[in-house]
Amino acid sequence: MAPKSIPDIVIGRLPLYLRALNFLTAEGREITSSQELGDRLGISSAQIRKDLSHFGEFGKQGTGYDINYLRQQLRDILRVEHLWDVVLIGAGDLGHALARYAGFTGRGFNIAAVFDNDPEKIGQTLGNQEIQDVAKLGETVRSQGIKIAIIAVPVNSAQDVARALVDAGIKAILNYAPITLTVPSGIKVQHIDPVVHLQRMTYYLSQ
Amino acid sequence: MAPKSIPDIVIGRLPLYLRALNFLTAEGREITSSQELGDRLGISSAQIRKDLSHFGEFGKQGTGYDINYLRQQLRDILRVEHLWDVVLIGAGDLGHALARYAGFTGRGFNIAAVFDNDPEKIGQTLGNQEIQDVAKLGETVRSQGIKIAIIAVPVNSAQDVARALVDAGIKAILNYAPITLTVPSGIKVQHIDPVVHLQRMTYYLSQ
DNA sequence: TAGATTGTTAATCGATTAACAATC
DNA sequence: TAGATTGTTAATCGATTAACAATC
Repeated sequence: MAPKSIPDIVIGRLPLYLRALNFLTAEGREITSSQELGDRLGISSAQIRKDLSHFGEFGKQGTGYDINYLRQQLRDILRVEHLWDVVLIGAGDLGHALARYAGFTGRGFNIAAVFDNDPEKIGQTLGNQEIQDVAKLGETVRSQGIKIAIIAVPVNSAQDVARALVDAGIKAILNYAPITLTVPSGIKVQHIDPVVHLQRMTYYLSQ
Repeated sequence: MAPKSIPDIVIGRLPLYLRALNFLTAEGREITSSQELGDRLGISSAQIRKDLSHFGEFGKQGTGYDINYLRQQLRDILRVEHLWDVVLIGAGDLGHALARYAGFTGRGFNIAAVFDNDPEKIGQTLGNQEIQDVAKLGETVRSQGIKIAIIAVPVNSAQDVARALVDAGIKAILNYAPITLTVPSGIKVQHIDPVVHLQRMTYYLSQ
């Protein structure tokens, strides 16, 4: 049998499972069930069991899942057991918020460098990084072997930045600019656009 | 025939179509095709035509779509033809970035009020709003008939804020706190958690 | 043991795609 | 007209769910 590839949509849910397990741990819980996880996430228990079954058997019949063990397994599967270095491009308001966000480290990511093209900003300190000239982006990414980038620049330069990132060897981009980026196949992109999310809800609002 | 309900997944793509059309307009274009839109978005042309066909016939055989007309139609469908007032809860780094973000207005949304629970922040100006005491949240939401909220508070108070919002009559929540919110059925929620998005990509990274 | 919950199968459900008649 | 592209149908593909044997 060929090694069946896992559907993207399954991978997409694993971080939610992991996040929920972190919560349960914070609440002092040690055991959970697919039913409980599903209730918390608004997902059927069957789907959770099916998703997990792509990767192995992590539970015990009659008991459920050991939370710490399943967390560990999910971190392994998602490769967030060690910290990934991430470059952040754009030191505007959003870049500020991201650079200072305390929630990355505990979940697998470290902002390793921050770039901007504004001479006023270059050299200033943001989070625990000195803002660098975006012209040095390729050099830094290459020399440190960084694979992940966050784009927080204005929409009109986002595609150019994406091109530069891919040239430098970046393999995954989290894009906050409100534009669908075009990248070569094999490069992963995730988009965050608050307006898109808001517009996905207004359709359902009666007034 | 019963009025067939439109799949959520179709609604979810419409804002992307609208955003791409805005781009084409900015480029001075007047006509496009499902093929061109699909190429830009990484979606098949058949899917775009199928999605649009749920709502009517917006194109012309042999020619394609009038960009302005289709934009207008999509704005109508998504109900973003007029501005929606939105309340923002949380005036931290992220709240700052959101309150000062210039990209809302042109796409259907207006930050109408900002709340925080920090006495130091209450009364200060953010964007073009004075930060209000979160205790007055319900009053403001009710008196202004606001239906949409953005949560940008720390994770440990997000669920409480969500409850207060729902009590006040909010029908749609964009949640930036890294937790799956539990809300009554009929309330729409969209989640944005950068770490979840990053973890959806690391699975595919070889190293 | 009795009760509970997993992992998995098969059935159902829904979404995407290919193809083409219609027509601009 | 000839060429192009829509809107739509039917086929394909994939994801979700229900159900239950296995078993802790």
